[in-house]
Amino acid sequence: MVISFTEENYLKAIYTLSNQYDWVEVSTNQISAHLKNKAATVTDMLKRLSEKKLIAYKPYQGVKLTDKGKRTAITVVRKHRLWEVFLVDKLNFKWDEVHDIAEQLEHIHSDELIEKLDDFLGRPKSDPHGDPIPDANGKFSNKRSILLSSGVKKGSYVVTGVTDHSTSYLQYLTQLGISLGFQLKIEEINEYDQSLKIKINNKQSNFISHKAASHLLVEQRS
Amino acid sequence: MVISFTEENYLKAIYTLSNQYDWVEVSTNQISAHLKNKAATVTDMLKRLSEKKLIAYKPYQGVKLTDKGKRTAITVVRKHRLWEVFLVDKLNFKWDEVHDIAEQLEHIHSDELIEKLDDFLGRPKSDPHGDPIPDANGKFSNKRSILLSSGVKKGSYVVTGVTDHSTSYLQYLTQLGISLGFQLKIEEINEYDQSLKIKINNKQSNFISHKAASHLLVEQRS
DNA sequence: CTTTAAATTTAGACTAGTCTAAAAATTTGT
DNA sequence: ACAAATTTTTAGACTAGTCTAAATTTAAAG
Ligand SMILES: [Mn+2]
Ligand SMILES: [Mn+2]
Ligand SMILES: [Mn+2]
Ligand SMILES: [Mn+2]
Repeated sequence: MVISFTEENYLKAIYTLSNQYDWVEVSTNQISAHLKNKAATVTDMLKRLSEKKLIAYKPYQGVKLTDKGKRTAITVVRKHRLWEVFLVDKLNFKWDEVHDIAEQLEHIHSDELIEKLDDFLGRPKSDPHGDPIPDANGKFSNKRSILLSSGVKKGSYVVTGVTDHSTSYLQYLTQLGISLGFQLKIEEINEYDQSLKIKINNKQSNFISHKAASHLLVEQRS
Repeated sequence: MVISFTEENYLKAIYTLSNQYDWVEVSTNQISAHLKNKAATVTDMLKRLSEKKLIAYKPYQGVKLTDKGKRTAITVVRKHRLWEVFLVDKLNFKWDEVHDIAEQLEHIHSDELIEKLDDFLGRPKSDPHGDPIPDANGKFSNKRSILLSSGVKKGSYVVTGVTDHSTSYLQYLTQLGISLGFQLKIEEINEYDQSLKIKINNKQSNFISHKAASHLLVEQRS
């Protein structure tokens, strides 16, 4: 069965939203907002995806991916993230420059290609934003990171990922001197606005707002 | 101006045919045969490309690319050939396996990407089939190769390219032991059917038909 | 120079993917 | 429990790209 570029994007959107909201049904409006399409357009597509057994769709009740749909979505995610690694590691793009190009590359159809690319890149476990890369069978190696915003104590952490992939956020982090794998030592927690004072890799200290911290994934160290 | 995937394929087809037939106008039927679309479909597209000033189109009189159309076509060709180099040199694909994947990759839109890819590959001058790769300005370094079929004499030649990119032809050459850059010594020319007996890289000798020879580009050596 | 054949275009129809406006169903608030 | 607000679906329309069948134009043959 042939799955179009557009259909792949819907499946990926449903997967991402579903993942975000604890695997409950995803609503038409959520998909509509995510893809910046009108709700009526989404309904049309849901009917087609349902026809193809890629989603389970009950009118007015939201949708869930079928196993087939989930497999397809994970493959697209896998391709997206592997291409991002290629762009950063091999072509020297910055981490804030690769998302849009990967949005195109993720739709290239060739199993051979993606496996050879994976080999060439040394079978990376995560992409330039710290997101895990599923293996050829769709399995993720689950990593237990927490958000820098939620209930952290003073102490040492290491940056493992971001949950906002926007250019502006990534550039802001770069400007602050924060990259993946860097050590962050929380020196102060401001009760009033939840902002943090952090020392970055034992060098400069910077303030970071609650909002900015809420998109930064870290693991405790110490 | 945004140029679609489909439009890019038409421009590339017109470029290729135009190139083949000495830069005279290309006919609707030629494009139709090349793209395996119906003539009526081609006519529709020619009107749209003409509207966008990518081709000069006079009904019933065939088409030529405008400068803008030619630049676009050459960019697509450049991308196709660079991606083929990537697939063969970096991902270890065989030369007969890369064309279809490159047909997809050639439509990825990003100037940054193609320049960085070119750098990464070491600014190659030709693709895995010996076809020249235009530079970022669309300039080809012109190479003067001849077909192994046309009026060759006994003597030494080196393989510089092929004019048939089909998997079956490329696999046939591989089976014969012929690759790009290999030396071919013509030992016999059979007057009757124009077939040749050639020694390959000073190793085995093989017979090659006129038809097979007529798609093999070579340069004289000696 | 006419007739016939071939090439090309036009007309009309279809699918995928999108939209707006209106109708229907569900959820929320009192 | 019922009215109002919100969400979702339906209806109808549009574009890009494709097709078949018919009409038109150009080229070839006698
Ligand atoms: Mn991304
Ligand atoms: Mn990413
Ligand atoms: Mn090719
Ligand atoms: Mn090639």
